[in-house]
Amino acid sequence: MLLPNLRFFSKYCVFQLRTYTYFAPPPSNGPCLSLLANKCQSMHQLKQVHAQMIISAHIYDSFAASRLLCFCALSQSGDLDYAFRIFGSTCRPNSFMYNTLIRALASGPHPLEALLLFIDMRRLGVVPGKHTFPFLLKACCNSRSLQHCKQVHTQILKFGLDIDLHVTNGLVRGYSISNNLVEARILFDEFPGKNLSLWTTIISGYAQSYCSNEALMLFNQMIAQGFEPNGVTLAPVLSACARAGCLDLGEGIHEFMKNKGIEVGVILSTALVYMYAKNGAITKAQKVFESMFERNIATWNAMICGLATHGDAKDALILFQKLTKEQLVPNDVTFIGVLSACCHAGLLDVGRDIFHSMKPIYGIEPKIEHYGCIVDLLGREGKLLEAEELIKEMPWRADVVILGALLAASKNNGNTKLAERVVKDILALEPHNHGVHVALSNMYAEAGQWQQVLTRRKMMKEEKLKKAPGWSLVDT
DNA sequence: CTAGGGTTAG
Repeated sequence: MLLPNLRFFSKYCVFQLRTYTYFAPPPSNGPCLSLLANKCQSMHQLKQVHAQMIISAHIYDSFAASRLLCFCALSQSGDLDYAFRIFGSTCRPNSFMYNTLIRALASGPHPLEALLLFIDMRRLGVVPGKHTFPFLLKACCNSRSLQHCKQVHTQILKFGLDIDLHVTNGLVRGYSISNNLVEARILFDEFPGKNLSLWTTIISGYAQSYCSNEALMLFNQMIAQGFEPNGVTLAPVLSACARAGCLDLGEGIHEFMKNKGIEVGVILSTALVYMYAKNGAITKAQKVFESMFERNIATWNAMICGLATHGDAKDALILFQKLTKEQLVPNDVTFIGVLSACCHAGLLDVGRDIFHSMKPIYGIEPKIEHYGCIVDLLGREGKLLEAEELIKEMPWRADVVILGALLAASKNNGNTKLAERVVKDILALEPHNHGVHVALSNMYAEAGQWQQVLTRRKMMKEEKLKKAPGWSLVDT
């Protein structure tokens, strides 16, 4: 198994110093102290119980110690370092203790440390159970690591736990979140006892990967098999409706939620706002938006981005102004919405001002997506040189999306020289991108440069031959 | 001791 970064792990290495002497706990008081550990509200109280356990030697009883561990590792007012100290002084940690710590590490800042702990567990011969793997997979999810997900999968197969529903759910989620929907789908299809959660996992996997139609097809299949969706299932389905343009289905789901009395919290309302706004039903989106008790930044973003895609740039900007007056802080997604709104309305100066205010006023470092919006905006306003300069100034290498925006701009301005440079860069990233050859060739044709058109066609043909070698009969 | 949810330019 590949080791995650050891740098962050050193302070937890105390468990390697564990002593193996076993002190039998006295018969009395043990259950009582365990109960007390369960009732702890603060670290202060927990330390008192811990002291009692040390005095009475119950700390050497892994059941009692595990009670202490639970609070330290998982509670809001707990202390993970202290949990590891208790763990380090336990002679024979059981799988429950390992599971608890793996669970805590998986949702911490360095999730892959959970895998290191798993390695330690295996080295000591502690057998992992069906509770161990969902936590390990959560660690893989949180670090978006396909490689580690695969490695955990092999361990699951080794222990024969792939028949467990929770474990499979974790695997399906792990694979779909790390962009391996094919593997996720195979696991999902082949699992016999699917429940609503497993359906929800695969549907949200597709929805989050922008495979909206696939997500909706699965939703249909789920309904056909007699499952009744709850709010958790409907959130990703609404998001798929938004992106696939299924206003009818989205409205139907809204009605269904009303009829079934499904509680509509922030998340579902946000999904509804986005679904209506993205589909052009701005009034309905606003109605849901206005009726909400609680709105967070995602809610505002859904409304702003919806307005932006629908072309209501002014309203999007007004909403952004309102947002800055609320207690909420805009995030990077907010700026993508606002900048794309400026782009659609051709508001160059406003867009440029907002872009330059991101870091100094809102403390948000512009990402490549934000540069993309500005490049697009500059390009549409004919400022090709400024757009090209901006791309060169970026701290990252330009991606296909941003170069595509520049190519479109050079096409609209009939600037073949710039287009040639851009196409060269795009082909360096995607050698099989035929679209850019076609775009450039069209530009040459418009300018009457027929010799260049022929050269392009020849290049495309050569590229096709490279992609589909002689033995292939398929004309790509 | 476990699993599933909303917002992101072209």
